[in-house]
Amino acid sequence: MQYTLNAQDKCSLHSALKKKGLRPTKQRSCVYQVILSKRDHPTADDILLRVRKTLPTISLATVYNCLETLVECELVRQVNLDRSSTRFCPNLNPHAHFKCSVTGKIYDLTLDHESVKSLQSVLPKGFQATNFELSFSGTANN
Amino acid sequence: MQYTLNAQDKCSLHSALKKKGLRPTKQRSCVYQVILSKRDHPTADDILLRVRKTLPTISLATVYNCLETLVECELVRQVNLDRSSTRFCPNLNPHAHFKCSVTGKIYDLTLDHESVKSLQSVLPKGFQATNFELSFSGTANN
DNA sequence: TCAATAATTAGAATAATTCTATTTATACCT
DNA sequence: AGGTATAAATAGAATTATTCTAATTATTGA
Repeated sequence: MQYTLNAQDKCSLHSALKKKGLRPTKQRSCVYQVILSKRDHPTADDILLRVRKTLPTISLATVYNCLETLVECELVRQVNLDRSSTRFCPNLNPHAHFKCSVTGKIYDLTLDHESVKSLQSVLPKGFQATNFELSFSGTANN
Repeated sequence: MQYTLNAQDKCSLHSALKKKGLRPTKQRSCVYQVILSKRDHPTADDILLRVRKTLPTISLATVYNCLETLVECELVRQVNLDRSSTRFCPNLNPHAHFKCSVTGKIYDLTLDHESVKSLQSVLPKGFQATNFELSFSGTANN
């Protein structure tokens, strides 16, 4: 498998970078492509291994830098479940996470408009949320 | 301020420990007392400093051990917001957390029965949650 | 009181992430 | 295209949070 962005993804990456005055680089493209192509919530280390198939000399620091940039550009979201390594996710729609304690697998749970509204309703007067994270752990028998 | 448990808290600590076949120690008491007396979601390091006012020679490893025990006994809950140090919280009722991005202050947001139910409703068939974490970040103008 | 075992301790080890200083790449100007 | 300013990538050191290890101390139950 080669990690090359398709035209559309390339375009959204470049325009998001430009909006922030940042430069497109092959490292950023490749990290983005890796995250898009296997939506399994990889850690920075996972991503390093996958990116190295295309860019064998990329360093872990660069992977961290690229990830930070992609998060800043709102192309990728950071997911912190328990204390383990930060994971990354290209799903930009409102969603929760579910971690199966048996398999370790992480699922995205789509949140419809209703659910998002009822989440917001737990905020008391005067609390303005710019972000939320909802995660579950338990067993998923699929 | 002296960190001494009142009779009731001491009793619940001792019975919770006994249930798990664990021994009561002054370190465990003191760590528990510290968490109960200032409900501000301290980190292990914060707790170390406070406990040392009463037990000046306690080590950080012991604080971690005690915290692990208290969490196991379900007397204290562990809170992971973003990537920073784990925080500890004696509020055992279902609640969410809100971190003010201006002041850094963390608030407990009580979840009524309705809210908990609507949270659970995002789980698809076959997903059984044993735990959830809901956290917000933004601004709280109190 | 004594032996068995659990808990505490100091310090080393580990894991994840960030920082630093140097090298390389990109973009802008001509 | 060519040269320069600046951003990004790199290797490796440093940092932070946490866990592990081996030795000492405390608690429990006979």
